[in-house]
Amino acid sequence: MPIGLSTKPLYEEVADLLREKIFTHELPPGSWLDEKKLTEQFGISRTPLREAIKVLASEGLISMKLRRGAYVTEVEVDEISQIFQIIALLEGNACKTVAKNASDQELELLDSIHMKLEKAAAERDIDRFFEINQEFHDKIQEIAGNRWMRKVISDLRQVLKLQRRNSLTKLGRLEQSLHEHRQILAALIARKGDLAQELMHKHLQQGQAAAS
Amino acid sequence: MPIGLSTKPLYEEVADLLREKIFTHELPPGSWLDEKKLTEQFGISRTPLREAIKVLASEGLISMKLRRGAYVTEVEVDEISQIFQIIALLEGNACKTVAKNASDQELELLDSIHMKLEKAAAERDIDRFFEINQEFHDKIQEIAGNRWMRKVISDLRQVLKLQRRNSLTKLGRLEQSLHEHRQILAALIARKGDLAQELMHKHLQQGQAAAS
DNA sequence: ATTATGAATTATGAATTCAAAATTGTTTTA
DNA sequence: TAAAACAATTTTGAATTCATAATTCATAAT
Repeated sequence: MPIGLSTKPLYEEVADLLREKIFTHELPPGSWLDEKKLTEQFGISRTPLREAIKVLASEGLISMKLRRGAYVTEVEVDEISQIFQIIALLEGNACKTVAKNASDQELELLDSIHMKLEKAAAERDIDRFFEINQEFHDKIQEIAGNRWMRKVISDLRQVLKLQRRNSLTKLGRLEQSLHEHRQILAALIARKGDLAQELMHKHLQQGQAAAS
Repeated sequence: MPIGLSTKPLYEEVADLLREKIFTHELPPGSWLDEKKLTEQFGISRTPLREAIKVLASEGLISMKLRRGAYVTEVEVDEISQIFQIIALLEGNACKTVAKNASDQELELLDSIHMKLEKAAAERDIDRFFEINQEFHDKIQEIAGNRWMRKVISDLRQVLKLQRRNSLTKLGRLEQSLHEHRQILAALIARKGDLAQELMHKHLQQGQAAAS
């Protein structure tokens, strides 16, 4: 890649790094961010770091106390379910839109993603299942075509990732999740918008703390 | 006020000032932010200004181009309706929650707010109508009690404010809006959750570009 | 006359410096 | 010994400085 071309501003790179540290719990919820330590780790100055911190704060991943600094947000258990409620509403609605407006090609694409999901499940490849699962949901959003809805959902999903409770690793839930996806896809292909909406809504309400 | 106590960080003050300039169209959509000019206007350095800019960018009010600077986001017409769609979904859902869970006192509070709204309408006080209208919607959110939903809605409402098309000033729409509020309130008091949800949803879908 | 090239200027991105508040550690006193 | 007061240190908030990319303007060439 030609240097200096299409490169991201430093504060965005730093924001990405910070998110990673937060999601891996290298920076666990509640922990304070040591600016000096972080600048040394990243090999940068405090300016882009502080800009990145403000961005994450606005996303809700980080909280700030005046003259005290920034710490990783601690999400209450009931807030998790509140967030799931929002996502369930929005993704449910997206499903309705997809059932109504998607082209046949787009539905086929969803189908192909789902097949990959089946494959990952059959191989008990949890990480890949997670990945494809995400891709399936993303694609629905993309087809639905509401740019702002996508942003809202992706921001909220980020916050969910603060709490690592990957109960999808329980095999039972994985099978269940897969089954629900199958039903959703079937409803979409059958162009049954209301059903697809309801199924997706239930899928996500069910998946509380399952990140699926 | 005791100086140095309970004071906001500078970048937040600046963010507020910027939002104001944006909503009043002193900084119209598409216009570039001149950092030097703004720091001189505000009497501050570039550091807190740039932090504020990043926050607004993360909220969607501002867009940034690498090495080119920041400009006020231009929202497409179809994006406006997409945003309304999201708000309609969420506020509709909030109504359902309120109908189910609100205390009688809370419903009375809503009723009292609505009476103020009727009064403002009778007096043809458009500004006040806007204000109370906002209060009514806010209170429903507050009672529904989903902290993250409130943040999502308030962020999206901000973006809507980028386009000043106060079609509520058309008296017809104001009366219509008031009528819809009446119905919503009645449904809430009657604890008819599904009806309240549907009415609020329609109210907001109708109010496209009416900011009501 | 219009376009292209290159120097000068300006604006952005990032590091550094400075000021002040908060924390820590020590000493003093009850 | 425990608590309070004070100094030293650390850390945050904000201004300034520095480096470099983008823009502007002038000049030259076709």
